[in-house]
Amino acid sequence: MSLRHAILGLLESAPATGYELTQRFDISLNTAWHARHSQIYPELAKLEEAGLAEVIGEGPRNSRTWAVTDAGRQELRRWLIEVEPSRHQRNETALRWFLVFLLAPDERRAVLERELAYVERQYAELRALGDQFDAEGKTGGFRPVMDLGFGMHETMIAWLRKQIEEAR
Amino acid sequence: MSLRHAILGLLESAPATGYELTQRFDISLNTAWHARHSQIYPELAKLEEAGLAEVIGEGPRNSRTWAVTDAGRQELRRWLIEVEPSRHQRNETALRWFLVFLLAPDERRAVLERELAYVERQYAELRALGDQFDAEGKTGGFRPVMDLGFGMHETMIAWLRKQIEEAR
DNA sequence: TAACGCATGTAATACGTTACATGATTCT
DNA sequence: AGAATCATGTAACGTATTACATGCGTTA
Repeated sequence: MSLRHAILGLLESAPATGYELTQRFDISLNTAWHARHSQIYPELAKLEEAGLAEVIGEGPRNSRTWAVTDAGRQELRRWLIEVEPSRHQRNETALRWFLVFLLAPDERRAVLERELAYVERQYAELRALGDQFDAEGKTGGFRPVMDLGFGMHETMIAWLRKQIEEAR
Repeated sequence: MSLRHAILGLLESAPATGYELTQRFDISLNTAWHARHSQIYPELAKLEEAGLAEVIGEGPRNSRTWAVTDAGRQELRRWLIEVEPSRHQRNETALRWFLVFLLAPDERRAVLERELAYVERQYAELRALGDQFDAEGKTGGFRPVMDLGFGMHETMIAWLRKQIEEAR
């Protein structure tokens, strides 16, 4: 049940409305987990029922701000430390990079160039968000973007450039 | 419908039984896509119905070997070239590496050391498989393991070592 | 005041996992 | 002969996507 723990983690980093959680899944967590609002709202209701999250405030437009309870924090900690991780992945981008070698070099290069453009744009966006976060001098919680420290984007860009070169 | 195209791609690399496809999902494709036999067999039936795959031979124990049809090859090519990729991912490992900063340094280090041990073991296994494949001098199709060329494992190992050091 | 973005929710459908079920072949 | 592995299939349940549905608050 990773969705549950993703939400607990995002809420522990900072309380949020369901709407804001949806945005954080798109921005912060997009290389790790994905969820839409139609999954998030029902899960928040279940978390409340289980005593793991609670509404700590109401705002305009019937919005409700959620936070993790002590039991929720405990559950998240338990999951991180004790639960054996599932190593399964579903990553359509990686699947395509794997299958692209079935194409003729010309077609392959075209596909890989589209991928390179995407990764470079995404990397630039993440860096801009990270810089913005640092400039605001926020402490505690997450940097908004997980990938900044991972080095994955540089690795992917280097790999794509190499494959494009070799398909020439 | 990535499952469909993952299967078409694996079959284009080499014909296989449903059972062998299940193994290839576990070994070759484990960092890109995951599927169990209970999903693979029904999908093969659908591919046959759609004229994208066909049975090209029967073996012992009622096994049936599947291959891609011309229409299937065309569909795979179309998907790779024309279909806009979905960038959504579900990767529990990445989620955990993101959330691990919510733990106290001691606990975090313990979790990250477990992760490092896992990644190093996986990397060694993948390299062994790749070496074996190269030694057999196979040509055409895939190397069995996608990750060998990607450089992701080195990047992940370096990141984990750095985080473990910083949590000290 | 109209359009846009914020904000929440549900229903139908599709996709994926777990568990159940069975039989064939090979190895010890 | 018995155990292990190969090999296929389905049913029940859980998870995720798409589409439908509604209303509030701000901005042009």
